[in-house]
Amino acid sequence: MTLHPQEIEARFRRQAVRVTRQRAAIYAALVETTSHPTAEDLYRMVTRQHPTMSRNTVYYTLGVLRKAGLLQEVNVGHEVARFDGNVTMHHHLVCVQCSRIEDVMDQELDRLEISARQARGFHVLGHRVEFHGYCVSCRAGRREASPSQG
Amino acid sequence: MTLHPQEIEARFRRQAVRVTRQRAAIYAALVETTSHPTAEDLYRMVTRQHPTMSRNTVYYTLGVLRKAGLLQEVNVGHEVARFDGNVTMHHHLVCVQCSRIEDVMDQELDRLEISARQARGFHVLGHRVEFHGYCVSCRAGRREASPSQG
DNA sequence: GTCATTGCAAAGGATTTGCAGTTCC
DNA sequence: GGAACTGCAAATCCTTTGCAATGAC
Repeated sequence: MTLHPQEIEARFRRQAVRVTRQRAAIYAALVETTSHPTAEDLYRMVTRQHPTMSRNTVYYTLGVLRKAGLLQEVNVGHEVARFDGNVTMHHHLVCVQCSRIEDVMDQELDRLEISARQARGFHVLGHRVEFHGYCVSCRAGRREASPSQG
Repeated sequence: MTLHPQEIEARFRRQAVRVTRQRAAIYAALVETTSHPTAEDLYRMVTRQHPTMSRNTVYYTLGVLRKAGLLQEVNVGHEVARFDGNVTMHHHLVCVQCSRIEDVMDQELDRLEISARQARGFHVLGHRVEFHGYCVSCRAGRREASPSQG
């Protein structure tokens, strides 16, 4: 998807994100690909047009855009590997604030399937459902918090 | 869940994993918790009983046990952050070999819910289904590969 | 006995932080 | 004008690697 500079600017302003050339370039690169790039990928893509841009700007901008809801991380909670001794199929509740993870056993969820057309040629081995939200403790801490928290 | 040393040893032998005190301790610690610990968490847990154990052993052992199918990583593909400019609800196909990620749009999957009982008090904001498997290119490369690949 | 495993130290890669100069609002 | 952003460098954190000593089979 190609995006007009005006459209990018409009989206930024709607989320009260300051508009700079660098940010627009990073966001444009991200929206124009379906490859789910890493920060480093984006750095490489964007420095073609903006050779002086630093990695710091890329990382900082990605953080700003994420908080503004203009992009998602595909692998939520990717920061550290988390291990599970339960190797049977099950699913997870993940706290977006404290990264607490709880197990969900549910045979309905185990049975989910994907149509051949949707599978895009993947040989699917399994799947997992991840529910994102606030755990009990983090809800408690948010009782009085402002409604728009990221 | 508490596990007898004999049971641990049996599981290891079944998967042709060499039995050492360190491995048994790491595996026991993992199976006996539901907290989905990090490598560092496990290191801390295990060094209480085995003060000389190094982080290397923990990381190496976790790799061995993962390949043997004795544990799972919760956050598959956690190594690097991956970004997505598509902030509408959608799901992913993830290649376990090359980490390629493709989008899956499917309203059935969007509608999944979790019962209050299962939600464990979480305030659920959303969810995502991740299908794991081999993408087209990686399937091609595996045609002649041995059936037991990790 | 042999090869995998362990422990220690150092390296590597991803991300964050500190800070001075610059830019947007 | 002032706060937020940018670029550069250094630091930090997680994880991997190199290597000699040790231990499992």
